[in-house]
Amino acid sequence: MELEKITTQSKLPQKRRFEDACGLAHGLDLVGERWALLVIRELLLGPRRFSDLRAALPGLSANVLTQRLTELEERHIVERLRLPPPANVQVYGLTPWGKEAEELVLAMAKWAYRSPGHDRMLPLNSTAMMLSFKINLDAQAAGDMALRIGFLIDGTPYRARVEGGVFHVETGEAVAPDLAYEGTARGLARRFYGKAPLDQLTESGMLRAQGDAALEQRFVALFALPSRYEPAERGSTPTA
Amino acid sequence: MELEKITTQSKLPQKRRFEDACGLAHGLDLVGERWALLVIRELLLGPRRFSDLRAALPGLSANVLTQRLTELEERHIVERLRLPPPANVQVYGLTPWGKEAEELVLAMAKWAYRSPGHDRMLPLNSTAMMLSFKINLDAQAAGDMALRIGFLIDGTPYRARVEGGVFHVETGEAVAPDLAYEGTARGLARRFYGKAPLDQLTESGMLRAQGDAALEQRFVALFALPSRYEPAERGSTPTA
DNA sequence: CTGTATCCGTGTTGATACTG
DNA sequence: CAGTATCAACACGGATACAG
Repeated sequence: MELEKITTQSKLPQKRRFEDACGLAHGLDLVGERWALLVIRELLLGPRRFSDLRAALPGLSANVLTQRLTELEERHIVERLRLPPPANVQVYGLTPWGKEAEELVLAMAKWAYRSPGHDRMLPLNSTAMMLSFKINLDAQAAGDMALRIGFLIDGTPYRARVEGGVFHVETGEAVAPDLAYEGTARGLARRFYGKAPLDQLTESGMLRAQGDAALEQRFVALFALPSRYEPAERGSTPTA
Repeated sequence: MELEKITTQSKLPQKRRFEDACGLAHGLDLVGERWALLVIRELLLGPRRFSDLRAALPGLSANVLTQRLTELEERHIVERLRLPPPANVQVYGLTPWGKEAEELVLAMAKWAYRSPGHDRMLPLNSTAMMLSFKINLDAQAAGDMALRIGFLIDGTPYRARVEGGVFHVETGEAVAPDLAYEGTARGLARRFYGKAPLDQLTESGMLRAQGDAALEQRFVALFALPSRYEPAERGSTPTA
């Protein structure tokens, strides 16, 4: 016997939601879909084009990206912008509130860095690397140090500064920086988190730097990955 | 007999991962699955039993809960504990590192509270309500106020304190609290975020309070929901 | 060149029923 | 109470075709 399509549904397919006033549940309704937070991450440092996003997120297919961008736009997290001529291209950027998601993104990344299962030597893209500086700057060590840094990573320019123990960064050319780096995200990771000597990285073509060498060393010393969580041995000794 | 079980699967189905050293991507590998963060939220205030979790998260089915708990345990976020006799039941709790996910959970909730689409009057469970106090306490207003508060919400006891501009809370009975509340999560929401008069809520059976009435009022005044983000008008909105 | 829509194989998620 | 088994529905990712 055939069953007829029961269309009790009102109209919209009514996306699956957590029906809950809890902020967390609503947050998951907003950005809980696969890839959503990674798309937001890619936009945190400045607007990007569709194809930039695809290139930055291999594994994310075009149709899914379209869907995520549409959803994020409907939710007022992302907005579609058209750059004025002569560029005249469409880009996606974060709304002011969308930018506030940075805290959330950094909090998750910071937490996950301590995961026992985190493989720190996987490939990394330039946005992820730049954001990692925000997380891993040692504010104590930075003290009142203030400097401007330019980066050209995998072809993308970033201007950054350290000020008041905080690392700021956005896409764009730096003007008269104190230090300038050029190379790959992986090269940066080796330098800042692996503490590899700069000349070794330069030899292998991964990273070049301009500026005072002593300053560069002091700058590198400001960053360190958080310690990893060591799970206790499971000895069936639970605390009451 | 119809079709035989084809077991072509090699061994581990190799869970879909974001192959990326980015902390965020790894975080999403850890807790990006649907319901994972909500399970963690439910454990933030203390260990819970399987059936407590099911009751707290209507809509989450048993098999999915089992799967999430197993994954979270493998990832050293959750641990399975057996309470000593006479209780002698199994409970799930967060590991020390798992507890550190609180920052992430609160960051997401805090951000989402400002969503234009957030319906603040949806049902709320007691954990979500208690955590909201952490987010929405006005540290300025609290100043150096210090007090202990007991709650009995939908049958679950919580002990809380305000100290140094921070709200602390965990499951358990409070000893000699300055204030004590008893009622529903919704009643608390009405009192603290809707600023409904206490006696009105008491009449309707949603919330009772014990302690100095003036103190209670001062306490309530410490909390407020963040302002909502107002999207700018779009000149030409393609999709309404 | 920059996206967008559609089809399709596959894996993930969710609801019900059931077992220790 | 604490989960497993089964199956249906959906989301994802890839390919491809299409529109501005």
